Amino acid sequence: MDEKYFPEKIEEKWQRIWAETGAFEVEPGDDADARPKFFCLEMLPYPSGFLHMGHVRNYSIGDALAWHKRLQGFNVLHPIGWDSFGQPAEQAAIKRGVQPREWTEDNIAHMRGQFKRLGISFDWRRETAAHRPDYYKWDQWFFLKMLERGLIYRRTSPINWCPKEETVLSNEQSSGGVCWRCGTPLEKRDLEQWFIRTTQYAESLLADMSQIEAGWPERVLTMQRNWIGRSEGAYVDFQIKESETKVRVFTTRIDTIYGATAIVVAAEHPLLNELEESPLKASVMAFVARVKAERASRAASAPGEEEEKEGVNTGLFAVNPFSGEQMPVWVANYVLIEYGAGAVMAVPAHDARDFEFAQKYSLPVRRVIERVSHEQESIPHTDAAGLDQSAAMPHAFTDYGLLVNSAEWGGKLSHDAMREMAAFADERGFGGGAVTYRLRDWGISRQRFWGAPIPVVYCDDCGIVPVPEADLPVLLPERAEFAGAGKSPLANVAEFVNTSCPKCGRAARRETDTMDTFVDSSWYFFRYCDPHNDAAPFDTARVAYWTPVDHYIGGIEHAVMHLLYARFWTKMMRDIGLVTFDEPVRNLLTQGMVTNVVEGTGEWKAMSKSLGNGIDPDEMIEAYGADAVRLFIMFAAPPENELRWLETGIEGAVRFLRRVYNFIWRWRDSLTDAPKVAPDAGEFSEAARVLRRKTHQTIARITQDFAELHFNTSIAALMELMNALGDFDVRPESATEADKFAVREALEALILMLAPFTPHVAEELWESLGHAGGLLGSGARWPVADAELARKEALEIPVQINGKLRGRIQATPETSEDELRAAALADEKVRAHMEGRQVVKVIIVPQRLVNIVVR
RNA sequence: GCGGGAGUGGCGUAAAGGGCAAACGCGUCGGUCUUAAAAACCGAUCCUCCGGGGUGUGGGUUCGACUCCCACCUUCCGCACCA
Repeated sequence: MDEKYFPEKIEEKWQRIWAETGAFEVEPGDDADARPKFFCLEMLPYPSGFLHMGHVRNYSIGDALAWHKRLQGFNVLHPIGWDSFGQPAEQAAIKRGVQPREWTEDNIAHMRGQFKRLGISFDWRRETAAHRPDYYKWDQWFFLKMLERGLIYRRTSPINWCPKEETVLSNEQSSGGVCWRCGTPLEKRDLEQWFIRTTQYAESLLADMSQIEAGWPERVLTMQRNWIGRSEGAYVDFQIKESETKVRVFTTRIDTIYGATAIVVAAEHPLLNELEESPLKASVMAFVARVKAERASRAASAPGEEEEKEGVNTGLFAVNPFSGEQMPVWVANYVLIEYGAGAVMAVPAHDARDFEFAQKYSLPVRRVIERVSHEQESIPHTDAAGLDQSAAMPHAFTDYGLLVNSAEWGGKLSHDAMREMAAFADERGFGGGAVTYRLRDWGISRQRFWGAPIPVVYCDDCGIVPVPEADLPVLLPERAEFAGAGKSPLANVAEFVNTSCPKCGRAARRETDTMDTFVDSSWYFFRYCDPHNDAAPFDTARVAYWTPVDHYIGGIEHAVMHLLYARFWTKMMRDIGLVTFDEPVRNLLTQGMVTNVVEGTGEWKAMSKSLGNGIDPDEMIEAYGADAVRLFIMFAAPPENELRWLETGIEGAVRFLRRVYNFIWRWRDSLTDAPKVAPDAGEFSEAARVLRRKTHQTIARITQDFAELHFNTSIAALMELMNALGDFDVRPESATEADKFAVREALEALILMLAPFTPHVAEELWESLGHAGGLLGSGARWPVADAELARKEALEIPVQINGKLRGRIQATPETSEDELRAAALADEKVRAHMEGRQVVKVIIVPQRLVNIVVR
């Protein structure tokens, strides 16, 4: 130990020791190992080349938890890996001619160094990287398993296309009509794609949320719930007049079906192909073409903004199977082919969108639901005319209520009618109750090079042939040309494309699309449990030991995409017998952004290159040390809040660490012979008792704070303990045995509770107090509070008059209520305020306060 | 529009079984040390007409409300023509 705190020296020293001793390397405990396991996971980074402050925050939080659990005696798995497939590597290849593999490996090497300089306690032997064949082999293996089970299929469908990245995106990645990565407005294209049948798990993705409700943030659960978008309703088939064809619609309001005055289908609806040649058909086709063109360039309408509803009459008529009534069939831009049945019954009186549409095109508005009033028990009168009351309805009435103008259903309540009418439709064979989801199947084809090749072969004779498991991995070629547009660069690599059919042996072509990188990140944490297995994605026993993940920490931006896919993957793995539980993650923490002032505007925005408000973690580590940077980040705000970067804040962190260091330097020699066992209570001076009380109160408080992830208040409590040590007015040279014991006790607790935030300096200080082998090697344990020692001896009880603070009285925890009352009423200040008033009653809250009510 | 959060000093924040509002830190001001400065240390720091008043606004419940109830305002986030 040096006389002064030199973070650089201490940090290098302990990073070296940790690496040499394998301090954070763990194996599953055997039967004799009584320690419980703890899987501490942070979302794996994309190897962009540089850690940013958001990373520093993410991994500082995880590391604090990992250290805390280790010190509490858990067997802690804390791994790291790289989400190393993806666009930026390919962009670098296009822009700078460097191959994605080299670029990625260089970036990983650099970032690994940064992680080590930060001193994050990873088990580095378990490092994985998606772009390495020993990893993506298992992506391909899972693909084949799902293909076998019908969980993967191929179809042509309109998809979201990012013109900048020249690839397809999944629904989750197209939120708001822009690319999740680059923000470019998306186009719609028709392409043949591979899909994972995530919708098959829609119900259990929703239902199993009850298992994780306690450990996941409300807003993440809400976002997932909304994304899955379960909606209960009914299908109804409308016969097309003078045709064999039926049009199926989905509705959540079958109770309003007597109010339907049109059928409206999406522009892509197959019915439109059946139109007879006519002037009407020409106008429908022109309309459809226009709608498709508008959707192809979403830039035309700002994403998120509703387009004006437009449509044209097809000239067809459909028959309402309930009433036998005919109504025109329209095509309109506000009906989506992807949702429900791609067609709706328009009920202008009871749906805001249909109302708007009906107003514009003068469709009849027929009211069939009345408000239920409490006074009015009888059924409201039915309007015999019924039709076209649009003048009477300024807007749609969308509430539930009482059915009117609905033949024999009139007089029923909406909820009863919905159930009974769906059953009726089912009986008669023209519909029935149904549940639909907003969730779409997961399109995983990407027309890009830098991803896991999809392991199928196209044979002219045999069709689509899966690559046999024994032939995995399908290796990505070393090099490719990246200039292509609209086609995977793999298509230009002849050695890759040309192969032989695994079935018939004749010449065949490989699939040239690669998998969405979210496939890689859907199961990586299972691979951490057994990262070098070359016979299976992992050994099920090892995974059974470590998983589910006990705590997962990452950004809110993955609330839907990654976390939904990972949940799906777990259920799929459960169904093929690889795991035995439903949910992969017990507790989730979504950390807030790290922001900094944008020069010129004074606004706090997330650090980013384009805004020029980024702070380089390396520079901060160099200037203040990794410990201080981490301490500040954990102290400045609760983990889920935005964190505003303040350099003066780090200076404060350094100041605190220096105070701790200097204090220990001064006391170190005197403490070597401090008693190991607590002297008798009588030996301690008043000051030493106060210090011990603070020590034990702090332990209790911080232990509680850690359980609730209140790291910022933990650090505040550590600072208070340090302040108490500073106030301990005894010099080391004149300290009694009992004083030394009290100081040593306080310091050891301080060091141990500092370790999760500032592990390097904690190690150094721990060693300076005579412990060999490092914090973990010396068997150090998280301190335990002694409730008796933490108990307050003297209390200052506030006295209120009518709820206003008027005085204070001295008491102990044992002072009786009568004594408190007497002391309060006798207090001089209190009496001054009571002059001329009459005491109505006295409220006494033991150990807290006295309130005198006067009149 | 639907859904989920959040409003406390100059700033980050603390106080959830209703009971002393502002712990801890940043900043600012003053002091000690120094030829000077930095660092370090010590002290002050919600407002106040010194009666009091203060937790976005207005009501309510209570002996007592940052905390509970009602209405509203502001703000952040997610989804958004989902039938």
